[in-house]
Amino acid sequence: MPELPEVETVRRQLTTLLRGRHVVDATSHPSEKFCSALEVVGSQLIDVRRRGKFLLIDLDDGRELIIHLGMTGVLRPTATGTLDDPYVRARWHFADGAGFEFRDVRRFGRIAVVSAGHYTGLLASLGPEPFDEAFTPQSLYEALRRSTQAVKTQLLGQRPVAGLGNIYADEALWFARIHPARHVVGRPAAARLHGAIRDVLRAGIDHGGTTLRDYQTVEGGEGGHQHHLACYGRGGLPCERCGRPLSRITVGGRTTTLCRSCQR
DNA sequence: CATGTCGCCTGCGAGC
DNA sequence: TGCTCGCAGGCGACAT
Repeated sequence: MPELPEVETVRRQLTTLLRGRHVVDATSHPSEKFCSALEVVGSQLIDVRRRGKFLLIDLDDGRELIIHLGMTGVLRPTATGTLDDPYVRARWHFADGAGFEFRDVRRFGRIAVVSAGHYTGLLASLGPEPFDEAFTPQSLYEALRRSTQAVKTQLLGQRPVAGLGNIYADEALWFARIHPARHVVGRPAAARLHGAIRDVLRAGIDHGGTTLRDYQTVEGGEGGHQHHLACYGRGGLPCERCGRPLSRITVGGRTTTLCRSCQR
């Protein structure tokens, strides 16, 4: 489940692979989620950027190719001479025969082409980038105060800050000692959460992302952050802070792990 | 506008 | 062994 650290890891590797390349041909799965891939034919790929969990690939003609990896999306160079992979949803070819492809078993991912900056939906209303100076303890405090939803639900909604998913939301709330179902977050707690969000995302990026099931890098490797998780997926195991077993609950319909003792 | 619910997808592991 | 079922879960569409 690619979240910001995974998408950022992919972005960095993809940049090397794509920058300056000309797309001369493309194929795609017939679903309208993926068929926009064909619109890139004839364009040059200038740069790969990221906003939240979205990859934004600048084209030379004033457009952008937007790719969301969804749950199981993988971007990788197209290997020559391999058997047909039924889960490849889009494939882009360069003039020299190389290319790259989007593999997405569960088809939760999405591909779009828009004129530069003309975003719609979630991408248009995303909260600040976590490492941008616009993301501050104060901005987080004010964003969380605007809604009465549980703090974790708000974080997953991408408005207080962009890029968190279930894994890093649980991690950040554990480090900040905030109960995920809490509805009111005061200034001190918001400041702790702000720091924790940056810390867990930074660690995730430094480890190349978290590979639990499907996530893999452009180079076909795994991330390393799964060996550093303090909370997510550790229900029943002892809390690294207090030693009591971590609990599993549901918040906003999402499986959530927390320490009932440390997180209030 | 804010919030809640549903549907999208498929592989995997538990249980019978 | 072979089957069913629940689960993983980000996000868009839609209803209230």
